[in-house]
Amino acid sequence: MLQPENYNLDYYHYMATGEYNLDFPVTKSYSTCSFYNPEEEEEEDEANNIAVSKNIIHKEAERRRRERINSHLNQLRTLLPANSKIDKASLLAKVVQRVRDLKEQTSKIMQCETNFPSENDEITVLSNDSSADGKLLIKASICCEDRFDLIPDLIQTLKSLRLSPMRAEMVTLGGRIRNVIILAPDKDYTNKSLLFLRDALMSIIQRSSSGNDQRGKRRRVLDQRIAN
Amino acid sequence: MLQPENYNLDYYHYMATGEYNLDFPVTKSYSTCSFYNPEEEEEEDEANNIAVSKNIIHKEAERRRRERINSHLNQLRTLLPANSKIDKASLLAKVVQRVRDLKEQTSKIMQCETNFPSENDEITVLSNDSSADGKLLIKASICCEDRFDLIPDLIQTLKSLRLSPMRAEMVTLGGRIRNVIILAPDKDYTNKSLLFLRDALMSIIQRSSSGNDQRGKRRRVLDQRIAN
DNA sequence: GGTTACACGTGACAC
DNA sequence: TGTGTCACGTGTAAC
Repeated sequence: MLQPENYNLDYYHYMATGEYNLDFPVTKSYSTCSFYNPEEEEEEDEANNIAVSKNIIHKEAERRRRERINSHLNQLRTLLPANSKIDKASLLAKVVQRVRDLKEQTSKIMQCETNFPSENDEITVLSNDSSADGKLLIKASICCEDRFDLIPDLIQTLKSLRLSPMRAEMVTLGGRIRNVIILAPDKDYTNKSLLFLRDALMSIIQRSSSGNDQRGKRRRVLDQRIAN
Repeated sequence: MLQPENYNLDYYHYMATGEYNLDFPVTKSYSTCSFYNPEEEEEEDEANNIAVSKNIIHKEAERRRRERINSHLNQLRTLLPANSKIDKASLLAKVVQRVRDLKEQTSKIMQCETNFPSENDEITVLSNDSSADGKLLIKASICCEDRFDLIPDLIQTLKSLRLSPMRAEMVTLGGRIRNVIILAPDKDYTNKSLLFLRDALMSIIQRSSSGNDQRGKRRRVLDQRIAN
């Protein structure tokens, strides 16, 4: 019979070793304070055994759960910059911050996706209103299948139209390319130049689409732009 | 005096309300099983009060700790794709995987850093040996301060040298630019063409370095390349 | 019923 | 000393 005096000793031993050979948990210990009743001992022991074995199962399940959680926590510890000995809450706070930072970084990259070449061939040609500052600029964008001689083709086309590229952005992805070019026209610029440019770019696209055998020879490269 | 019979009731009430108005924890409950001793009651109550207040402090500290941890856990839940109702272990497993993925993605981006423009002006000019397949190509690389008319300048320079760009990669970062251009020379190519090209590129760099007033006008853009 | 996950109070340990 | 963190066993609810 468990005596109140040795409770602590037994409890400590129980806590230290994990052995469950006495009538814990507390609910059972309380029943030891009631009067001794011989004819109830057997069924009581039976109930004890059931309860004890249940508690063992429960206890070990909970231990496994703790181990699972702590295992992941330790994995997170190794993923963070070397301060491996911080408490759980601070660790999780750092993880939250890290995931937020990485997500922001990723979204920053992804927001440039509008400049990635799309699946559809596209041409945009637009010019600013030169009446304001008198400096006319044309922004031309072409998105099409890539081919190894597309850039020289494009340059030759622009030269024949007397359009000087002031700035160019090239993004190639998955065998397709998007070029955005800022052009400065010569003095003999007319309103029809935009239409000529548009037609010329369309013919470039057609040359890319028809020459399927030359497609995809260029190394697939992803050019991403991140605004500072 | 706490009776064994109402232990569960009281305990449940205690668990449900968090009120700590009876002599819990278990160690104290055990002492209620010992013989009643009037002259010890006062100091025992004193000890009880101290122990109870200590336990209250301890209990609430632990509660705050749990709340802190669970708060961060819930923050992590909101950061993951909408499955907000998963258990802690699975949540942490997903977080581990997510951090790993994002780290890998970041390192993938960072490994392209060798193509970022460096702090120092650089020129490399090299050609393949055309004796193998008879097709001569020149790879020219220039890294310098960026300026808004550098691309037209470069194109004009290459045109005057009768070098046709077959392919170009442009990376601009922090006001500096690196251009890598694959060039196809005309028939009248001589061994001196490489030296001419090198000198021409150097003069371009000097024009960029001297014209400090025009520096940095171009929007700072980071073009990153990720090989598939 | 069995299993699973969770919150809780508690003893132990560290600083 | 206390103040904070941890692992543990347990009661409870959901499925």
